[in-house]
Parts: sequence; structure tokens; C-alpha cells
Amino acid sequence: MSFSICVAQCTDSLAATMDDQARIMQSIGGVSLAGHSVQGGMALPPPHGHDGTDGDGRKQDIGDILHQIMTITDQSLDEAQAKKHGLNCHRMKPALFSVLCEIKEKTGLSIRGAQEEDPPDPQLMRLDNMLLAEGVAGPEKGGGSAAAAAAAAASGGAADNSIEHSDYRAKLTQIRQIYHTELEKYEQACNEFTTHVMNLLREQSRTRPISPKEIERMVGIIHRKFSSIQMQLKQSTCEAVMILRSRFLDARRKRRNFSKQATEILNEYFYSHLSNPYPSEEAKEELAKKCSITVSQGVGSTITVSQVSNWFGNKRIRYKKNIGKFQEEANLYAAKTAVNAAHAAAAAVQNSQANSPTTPNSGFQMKDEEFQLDSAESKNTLLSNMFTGSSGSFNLPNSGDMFLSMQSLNGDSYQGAQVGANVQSQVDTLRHVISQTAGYNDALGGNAMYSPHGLNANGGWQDATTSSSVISPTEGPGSVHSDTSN
DNA sequence: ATAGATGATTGATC
DNA sequence: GATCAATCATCTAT
Repeated sequence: MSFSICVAQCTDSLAATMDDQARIMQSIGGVSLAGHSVQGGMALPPPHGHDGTDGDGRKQDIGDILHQIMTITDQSLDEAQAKKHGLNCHRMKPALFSVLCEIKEKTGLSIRGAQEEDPPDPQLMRLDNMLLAEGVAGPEKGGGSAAAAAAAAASGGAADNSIEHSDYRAKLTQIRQIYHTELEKYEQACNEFTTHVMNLLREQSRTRPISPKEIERMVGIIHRKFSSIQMQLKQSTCEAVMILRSRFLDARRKRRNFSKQATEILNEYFYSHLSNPYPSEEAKEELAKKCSITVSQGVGSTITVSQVSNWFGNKRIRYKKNIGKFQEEANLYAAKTAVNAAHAAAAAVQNSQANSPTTPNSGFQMKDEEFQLDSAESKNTLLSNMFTGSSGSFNLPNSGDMFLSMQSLNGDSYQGAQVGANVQSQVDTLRHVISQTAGYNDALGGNAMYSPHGLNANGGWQDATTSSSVISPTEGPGSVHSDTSN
């Protein structure tokens, strides 16, 4: 919508109004006026130099004046001024003026439109209300954010999706700015045009009868015209907001796969807590934070706590439904956590060596050639040894809940690798090394195998407190799983 | 184009 | 309120 359209429309309106008057004037100048002096019994002043019987001469004179009035718009400004002056000084002008007055009175033009008081348009009110509610109209800052919050709330999701949130707000602000700029333009144009028309009418009121009330009426017409254009502006603004909003909501509805890193983090947690894959609220927050960091580097979106909950909900169900399908994945993450544990072990070894030079044999014995952990190659060999026995067909006995939890060494309660029973010996060996390293010989007891911490006979996971206390001896019941933190 | 994977939603249940 | 289970809608690999 442009200013030119607006002006064109206003001009149309004005032109229409002028047309009306022109038609009337033409009819005055033609037939009706000729008979008017007779019909109305009005005594026109006798034309100068003519006697009162010369009707044709009078008609001619008045016709001339009218013609000049009608053609005044076709002339240049100077010409028009000169003509106007000429008209005002014309000898027949007072006569014409009074005739026009009387005709006007008769035709009731002056009161026409007085009843055109426009009632408050319900549609306009709706638009105004909506713009106000959306924060496009009304107070500056609060409106926008309130609307965004309302939109977020309306979507049913948590209001913690800050990316789309701010995106939405930015777009809304843009719309708001455009709206206000346009509105201001229209108002300015309206005022200019009104002033112009008023001046014009005041000017014309010397030639033809125009009462202040009529000027007011004309102003009203112009304002109505402009406000109808404003309504179009409001309407299109509302549409833009609706589109933005629907896009915003759709975007939230739309499913986007998490990044690989985020999925890995979640999977790591899931498989390392397979006996009780119910992260606490804090753990969920930790995971969300962790995932967000990795995801934001990739995709550029965040993962919320509720998304973490969704993920675990879906994972639990799908794992339970088809344990066999997830065995490979379980192996993978068990290996992964084992690698982490080995890394931690190596680090601890180095630490212990560095920190206790006087007692080299008090902790982990690096002499054991089989468990040299200080080179990447050795670690890989160790781990491949660990899992070659299973050769990808890692069996989870019964419901697949035979797991081993390893304790890390560096003081963090690392919730360790959970591997199958058929790699028990290797894991036991590793565990031995690790526990020796950290001086945690007693931490897990003599035998690594314990069961079951996973699915029970009913297909549900066992009580959270029982299993977590077993899995994480260093953690008190109900404590936050610190392995999600750094 | 399709099947399978996956994140989100919904209603029921505890 | 958290979770389960079913389902929807979309993404992704083929």
C-alpha cells in the first residue's frame, strides 16, 4: 500500500464530491437556473446596461461565470489567481452567490451527510485489538515481548526456546516499525491533504456558498477515506503477524533431528544408566546444557529440558520394545564409556605417578605390560580385546540387563561402562587395573557382576533409588548424577 | 518414492 | 507431574 494510492483514493472521494457539486452547478447554469428566477420568484439584480427583460443576456453572463469557475482548475496558478480575482469582482457574482445559496438550501445539500455519523467499525476494532494484543500497536517494548511470550505459551511448549523466541520478536519488531512508519506517513498525508482541501474550500467559499459545517464534513470525508486506507494497512499488518506467528509455531512443531553430538551425549547417558535411565531434573538440565553446547556449534538450535525428557521417554520405550535392535548401539556406547574410563585411568596413573614420586608402588603398577595405558595404541588394543569376543553380537542375557558399572578414578563418580557378561573377564581385568589405580579396590566389591539393574519381569525398570545406589556407590540416593557435568 | 528413524504430541495411568 | 504407550509428522538414507 503506498501513499500514492492513498492520495488517489482521497482525490477520488474529493473528486466525486466535487463532481456532485459540479453537476448541480451545471444544472444550475443550464435549465434550472434559467427557470429559477421565475420559479423561485427571486429578483436577480438587473444586469448592467440591460433591461430586466433580457433573459438571454443574463443567462449568457452567468454561463460565462460558471464556465470560468469550472475551468479554473485547468489553468496555471497565476492565471487562476487572476481569474479568481476577476470572478470575485464580477458584477454578477453576488447574484450568482445568492442563487447558489438558495438552491443549496432548497436541495438540502447542506444537511446531507449530517446523519453520516460513522458508527465504530467492528472490524476496525477487531484489528485494533489484535494489533494491540500482538504488540504491534500500543506501548513500545513490553507489548512485543508479552506477545512473544503469549505466542510461546500458546504453543504449549516451555518458554525456554530462546532462539525462535528472539527471532519471533525481531520479526515482530520489524513489522511494528513498518506499521508505524506507514501509519505516520498516512497521518501526515491526511493532514496535508485536509489542510489543502480546507484552504481550497475556504477560498471557494468566497465564490460559492460553503459553510464551515460543510468544510467540516469534507474533512470528515477525507478522514474516513484515509482511515479506510489505514484499515487496509492494519489488516495487512495483522495478516503479516498471523503469518509470522503461524510460521513461528510451525517451526516449533516441526521436528528437527538432534545433532550427532547431542544424540551421542544422550545415548552415553542412557547406556551408562541403563539400569535406571531416568535422569533427575538436574541431570536433564545438565544434559540439555551439554547438548546445547555441542548442538549450537552445529545446527544452531538449543535442546531444552523437555526435549531431553522426550528423548529419554522415546528411548526407554523404543529400547524396551526392541532390545535386540539396540544391542549393537549398547555395545558401542559401552565401548565408548570404557574408552573414557581408560582415559581417566591413564590420567589418574600419570597423576598418581607425578604426585607420589616417593611411593611408586603404592598405587597403580604400570609395569604390567598387559595394561600399558599410556599410549593410544595400547588403549585401543585393550578395548578391541575387550570386545572381540562378542564380535558385534553383544548378548544381553534375558532382558539384556547384565551390566557392569565401572568406577572412574579421578574422584568423579564416573558411571562406567556397562558391558555384557561375555566380556566379563576382560572388563574384570580392566576394572582391576582401574580400581588399583585409584585405590578403589573395595569400591565395587570383589566381583564385578551384579544384576539386574535394568528391566524387570514386568518390562519396567527397577526402582530408581535401588539401582542408582548400586551403580554409583559414591553417590548418595537421590543425588545428582555428576557424570553429566564437567 | 519409500521405509525406517526419530522428535513431538496426546491421552491414560500412577 | 512424570511416565508410558500409541500415534503423528517429519527427516533421512536408500
